[in-house]
Formats: sequence, structure tokens, C-alpha cells
Amino acid sequence: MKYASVIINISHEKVDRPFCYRIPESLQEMVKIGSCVEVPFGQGNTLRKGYIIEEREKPDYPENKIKEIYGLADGTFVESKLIRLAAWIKREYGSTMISALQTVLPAKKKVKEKQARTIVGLLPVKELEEHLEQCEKKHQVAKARLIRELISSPQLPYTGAVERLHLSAQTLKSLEKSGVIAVRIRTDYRNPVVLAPGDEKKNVLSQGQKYIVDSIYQDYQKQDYKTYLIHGITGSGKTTVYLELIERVVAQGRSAIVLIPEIALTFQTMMRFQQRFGEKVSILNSTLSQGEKYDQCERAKKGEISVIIGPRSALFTPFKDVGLIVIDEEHEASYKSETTPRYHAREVAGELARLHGASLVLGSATPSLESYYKAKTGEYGFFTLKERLTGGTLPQVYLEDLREELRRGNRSIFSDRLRQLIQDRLEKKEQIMLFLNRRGYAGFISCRSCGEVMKCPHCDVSLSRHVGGILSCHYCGYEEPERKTCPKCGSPYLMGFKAGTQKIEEQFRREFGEVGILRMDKDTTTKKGSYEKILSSFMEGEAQVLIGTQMIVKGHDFPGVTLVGILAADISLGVNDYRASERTFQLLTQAAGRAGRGSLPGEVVIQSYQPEHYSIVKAAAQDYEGFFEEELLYRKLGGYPPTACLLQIQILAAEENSGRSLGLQIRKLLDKMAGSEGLVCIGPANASISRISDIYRFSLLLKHGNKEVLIRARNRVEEWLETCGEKKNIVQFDFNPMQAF
DNA sequence: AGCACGCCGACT
DNA sequence: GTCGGCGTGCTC
Repeated sequence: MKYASVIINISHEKVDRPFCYRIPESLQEMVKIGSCVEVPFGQGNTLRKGYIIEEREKPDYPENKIKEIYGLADGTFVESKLIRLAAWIKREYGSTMISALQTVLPAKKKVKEKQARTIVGLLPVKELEEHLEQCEKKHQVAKARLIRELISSPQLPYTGAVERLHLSAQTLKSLEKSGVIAVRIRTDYRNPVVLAPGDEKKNVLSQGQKYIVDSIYQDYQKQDYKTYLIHGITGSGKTTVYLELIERVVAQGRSAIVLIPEIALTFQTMMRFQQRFGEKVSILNSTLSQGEKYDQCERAKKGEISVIIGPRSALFTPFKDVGLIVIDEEHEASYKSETTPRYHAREVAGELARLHGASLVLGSATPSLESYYKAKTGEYGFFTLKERLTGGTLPQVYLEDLREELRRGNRSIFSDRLRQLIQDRLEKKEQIMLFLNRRGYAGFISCRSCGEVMKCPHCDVSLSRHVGGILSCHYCGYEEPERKTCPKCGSPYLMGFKAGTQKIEEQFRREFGEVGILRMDKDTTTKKGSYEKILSSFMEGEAQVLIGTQMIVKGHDFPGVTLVGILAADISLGVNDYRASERTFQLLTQAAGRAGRGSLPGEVVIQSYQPEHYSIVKAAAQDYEGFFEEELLYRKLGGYPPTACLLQIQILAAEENSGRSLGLQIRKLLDKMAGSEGLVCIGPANASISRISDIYRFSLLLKHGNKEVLIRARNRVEEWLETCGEKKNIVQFDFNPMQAF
């Protein structure tokens, strides 16, 4: 006997959960996860449609109450593929089916909101009054309440009215039957994109672009759906390639999904897609409301749109038939989800492409090591775009050794060369971007005589100094006033370490006088839209200097910038993260790429305390290949991706000892596995931030060449946790973690 | 969502 | 009594 968990296709929270059904003998071969079935539901056993989300041997409900699946529903449904994708996510990342479904299926709860139903009075006021009288005579209080309301206003919002007037479904039903009211559904969509007049400019492909498009399209036509990596510097015209491929796929009636890191979606890119695809394209971004997102899903389901552009969640757009998936800037960390299931959009896209029969195109100027490795070993198709089509030459890059500067007596944050070039640009009235690599350590205060660092009493991080002398913790929000003396030794010599963006702005003004400066970091961009505002006002030349953290280097094109200064290209702060070099290289390459995008040639100054480090040297030389070779060696030595797979087990504990001992127990369990399978296990160790908001954090790291082994290890640990009834501490799993835990 | 059950006032 | 509307709770 076999059973299945089925979710019923009713949009209501109360039934938005699995129900257990028996699978009849005759259907056992035919049903799969994702199949759409008809089941008897409720007292009346009305047949309803539902989806199979899980197959099981044993029922999780009293056997005698279980009903049998009636039959397969005809037709294929968009949800089926998404449910199969959820099942894959559950297996691959080890989440529950429920949370996998929640990430994959569009929010059902919002159905009510979007439907925006209205109750409409169908009769003139006079007749309504008659009805009201009759109802009052019959003591039909609920009906009377509604009719009275309808007399004063002939249309009422459904949800609001139902709640306010305590109306039940059958009250409305019976009024509807007697022709007093009607419930109307408004389906005018909220369209978030402002349509541009379709001035269709056919893109003329360069030879390189044409070659890529043709090669990929040839495979596509042979139904040979593969994954491709396009390595092309910014401005080499990757978007044109995407557009051309999408156009061909859409012309055949199939759909395309384009993933972009949220932050890199520029107005220009949006316009290009809109001019090309008009109303057939939808663009998702963080400013869309839940309702708007829902509308876009509906439009996709109905086939009104065929192209969607958005962050990683755009993968779950309910298209009937996807022919192409594009992931731009595929190396971006934002493609990895930070909440369970911690999926990576690149991997999920691969599975989605397999389910639909679609090509997957990855693009980046600085590909992730994983993708480049796969491209090199032939697993992915591989293309390069070398020319900069937008004009402009590659910038001149200078590498400055900050230790040397100090030896020469230069205590400023600007090296002599940078200072000299800034002076030059200020005189020429050209724009400058100053980039600070690392946040978090900004404003960190320590005692000069005993070395004590001011730390948050709840987290294992240093406090940072903000305007007005407030010390605050970026993790838990703890604040305290700045001290005059060291709490440990009483020395009055406390000082700030390492400048934050604020500090740099102050310093800049001190050295170069009054200049228009814009500053961009997490503190100045918390308000919605302030990010775009800062960028556009810099673009318009309202300020000559832009100072910022990572965010200023992504995607945006500032033709007026002729000098980029990277103030401290330091990687030492992230040594406990195996991706530190890769990230440094990517950031530096991107930052350097900001200079000289217009007609004027650009210059880049990279300042560093470790200018001999290969990630800095190779970035200065804009040599990806060289960086890749060297980094790959280190990864091989350390047993890190892409040559091996990692699983981080994260433990969160209220008590330090309990957390550590749980870690040790897990370790013991894993050691039993390790011998036979060659599993490498490290830890338990304190996490890189060993405490946040008084919660202790430990981590274990597992390494193995085969992800399957890690998945097995994960399942093993999870089983064990269940049998021993671990409740006190939280255990999370993260495959190939992107962020230091 | 939709159905049945139990509750309550009204009427033969 | 019992009819019919109303609110509530459950659906594998």
C-alpha cells in the first residue's frame, strides 16, 4: 500500500497544508511528485484538484480516515514542475518539503488580497430598502447589516466588509442567489513597469557575439540543452548576446528567465529589455509589493509575459515552458540564499533547465572559480568576449604599497600617488571614485596603551564609532556612549582604528578642501531608494567625488569617472574564509573597471598592505586566467570547492558548554562515517563570530569530493538529532557556504 | 473554499 | 416541536 501527501488547490490558509491520501493500485505507476490529481475532499467528498508533494510508505494519519485518490487530473500544470523542483531542493539542501515548497510556490496567502473582490449592490436604493425591511422582519441580522451598508455605498471591498460586518459565506451566497448582490473580481493588473514606446533598434552583433549566439542556438535547436559560461569584461556586450538568444527562444513560444544581482539592475538594462520585448517582459525588484509580485506570477501563468528579469527568486516564476535561463554576474554572492533552504540559484537553475529542457547561460567578467573550473574541464560550454565595445581603453593601474608609504612618513590614508592624481582630477573637474574594501572594522576603537578593544557585550564583534560619539554594534544594535578612558587600564589614550567612509570624507575635506562629495555605505542607504538617488546624482555630476563600500562598484556605468582609488585592498581581515582571495580579486577587478568608461582614459590606484598577494597583483593586471590558475592550486591543496564540496554544520546555543558538547557529539558520529568514506571533518570550532546577541555559535566543516557523501552525512546527523531529541540548540546545514558564519 | 453541525429565535 | 438563518470548525 502506498500513500501520498497532497496539497489541495484551494487558496485558503486553513487548507494550505498537506493531506494524506491512499494511492490506488491502478495509479501507482502513473503518479509522481508534482502530479496533479483529483481527490475527494471535505464532508461532501467534492472532487478537488491537488498536487502530490510526497510519496510515502506509511500514512501519517489514522488509517480509517484516509480516502483514496480519485484519479489523475488531465493536462499539465505549471505547478507540477515547480513542485518537482521543490522536491529536488529538499533532497539537495536538506530542507523540509514544506519550506522547499514555500520558497518555490508563489505566496498563496496573498490570493485574497490580489483578487480585490468587491461586493456590488445590483438593485436601486428603493428596492434595497424594501429588502432591508423584509430581512429585519425575518430577523436576518447578517443580511440586514450588509444591505444597510450597501444603501449608503453601492460597492464594498470584499475582505474589509466581511470582517467588519461579520458576514459568512452562505449569507453572501443566498443574497447572491436572490439577485440582491454580486461578488465581482477585479483583475486589472498592477503593472510595475512603465512601458517605453517601442523604438525597436535591432542589435547588430559583433563577430564575437554572433559566434556565441550561433553556437548556443545550434545546440538549442538540436535539443542539446547545456550550460554555458560567457567570460566577458564589463562593456563587452554580454547583454546583447542574452537579448538575441532570448528573442529566438521567445519567438518559438517558449519563455526565458534572466537573473541579475538586484543591485546591478541599471536603468539602461531595463530599457533595453523593454524596448525589445515590450509588454512581454516583466521586471521584478525589491520595490514591488507582494500583490504586484503575485500579479506577475498570474501573468506568467496565463502566458501574458514570456521574459522575466529579477533576483534569484525569479527562477520560480510559473512559466509553462522555459527555454532559456540566463544568470548575469553569476559569481555574485547574492545568488546564494541566506535562509533555509540555502540554495544556490546557479544550481537550482541547472535543475530547472533540466526539468524544462532549457539552455542555461552564465555570464560574468570575473566568473566564480566553480564555474570557470567547469568551463575549463568541458562540463560547461565556454566563450570569451575580449573587446570593450562601449569604447574607452582599459585603465592604467598603479599598485601602491602602504607599508612603504608609512616608512616614508606618510601617515595619511592617501598614498602620494593617489593624492597627486586626486589633485590633478580636482583641477581638471573630472570625477573620482574612492572605494573602501571592508566595512565592519570601520570606526573600531582600541586602547593605545593596553590594546583593549571596545567590544559588544553580547556579540563577539568590535563596536564601531558613529557620528556624535555613539559606539554601536552592527549585529545586534547595542549602543553605548563613547568612553573617555579605557575600561581596563584607565588610560585616556583611546583611538579609532581604520577609517570608515565617514572618516575618509572628513580626511578628504581636510586635505583637499571643499569639494562636492557623496558618500555611500549601509548607513546612508538604509532608506528605500536612497541608493539610486545617490548614484543618479553622482551620474549627473552633482558631486565630484563618490566614496563608498562594495555597493559603488557593481554594474553602474559612470562615463565621467577618470580616477578610481582603492584605499585598502586588504584581504587579511577575511583569512578564515576560503573565498577571501576570490572576493578580493573580483572586487578589485570590478572597481578598477569603473575607471575610463567614457571617452577619457582612466587611472586606478590600488593601495594595499600586501601588494605582493597574488589576488591583488592579478587584479591590477586584469589577469583572470592567471588568478584562476593560482587560486585553483590553493583550493586543491585545501580541499575546497571547486575540487571538493563543503558542508558547514552550524550550531546555535544559548549555553556555551551545551553547544560545544553537542558539536563534539556530532563530531563523534561523523568520525564513524569518516573512516569508511574518506570524509574530512574539522571542528567543532568557534564560528568566525563566536557570539551574536548572547547566542554562542559553533561550526563543523565537512569536506569531500562527492556531494552525495555530504548529503548522506547530513541526513545521518539529522536522523541522530531526531532520535536523541535535541531541542535546546539549533543545528543548521549549509552546503558550500558563501558567507562567514 | 464549502460543507455540516449545533445554536437560537419564530412560526405552524 | 421544527424550520431556517447564523456562526464555527473541519476537511486526509
